[in-house]
Amino acid sequence: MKTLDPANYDHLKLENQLCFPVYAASRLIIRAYQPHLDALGITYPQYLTLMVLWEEETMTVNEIAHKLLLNTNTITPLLKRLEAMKLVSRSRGIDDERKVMISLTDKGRAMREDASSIPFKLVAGLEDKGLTPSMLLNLKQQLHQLIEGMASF
Amino acid sequence: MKTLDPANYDHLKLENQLCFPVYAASRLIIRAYQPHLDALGITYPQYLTLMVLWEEETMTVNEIAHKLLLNTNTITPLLKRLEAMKLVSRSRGIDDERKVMISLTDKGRAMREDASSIPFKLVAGLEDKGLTPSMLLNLKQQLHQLIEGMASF
DNA sequence: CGCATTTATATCGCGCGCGATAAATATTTA
DNA sequence: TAAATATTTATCGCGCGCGATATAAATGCG
Repeated sequence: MKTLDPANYDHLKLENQLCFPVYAASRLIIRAYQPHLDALGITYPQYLTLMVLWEEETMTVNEIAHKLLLNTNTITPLLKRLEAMKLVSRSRGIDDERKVMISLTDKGRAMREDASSIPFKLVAGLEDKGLTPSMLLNLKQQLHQLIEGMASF
Repeated sequence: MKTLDPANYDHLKLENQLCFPVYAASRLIIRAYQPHLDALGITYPQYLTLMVLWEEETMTVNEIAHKLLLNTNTITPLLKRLEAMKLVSRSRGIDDERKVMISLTDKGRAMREDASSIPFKLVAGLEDKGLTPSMLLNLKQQLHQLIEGMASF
């Protein structure tokens, strides 16, 4: 029995944490997306934002932020950059002047076609590394459970 | 069978992605750590860096970056901030002048004591949300597999 | 030895991510 | 209706995270 430490700090070791693997995996996945997104000229958070809009073409800033579990002050400048790239348009709500409606432009809508092959490429890359689709599905479901539990914090 | 879309873009839906849950979970976990780390006056990446040094008191910038799967240009300024807080010290390597040795100070070493209760509090909070320790362990192991596969990209 | 190459760290610029705060509009309530 | 409150978005500052680049020290090689 090793007693190098007066107290037992094993629970503070990086390898025993859940937080670090999630954090590291997130960055590694974003890195894997990078070359594909570079080809489209967008960043990973911008890609996620477009995915939201590809499902529903017009949404408020708040609704997008809620879907992505982000604060509005994070996506406000992001949406302005997407607007500068002519991928979305911004307009004040008619019924409620406080709301800002974000809509896909034709260009933003067209980008879905270019992006549609990306997930397949990523999954194929992971399969080459020995990660089966069923394993990824399992992981996804467990993460959804974790998010469900944590989003209510 | 719904055919609202000419092509099938289901694989581009947020809920069908693995990338988004990992990304969201990472941020939610960091948010959960926030109040505990605020009490110590450090950020989440700084906390991870200290965890590495709590396991091995002196390491080079490169070794720390490698452990955290980060680039050195990310942690160089981070380490300078830790130095400004008197939590670590920086000194050039004797054998190799290019290397910068990062060492824990007494203050940095002492902070482990204050931090040691954090993981327990977090796990307890998750248990209250219905997430069992065995589920978290399972998730951690799966993430390690994913990281193993992706780190070689 | 002299010079090219590699390695280790640092610098710079940009886009998040978020706490704190502000400003404008809408809603509630006295 | 007038004032207080709430909602929605925007602004600001700071710390990452990383690609591109720079600088200095070490290594390799003719």
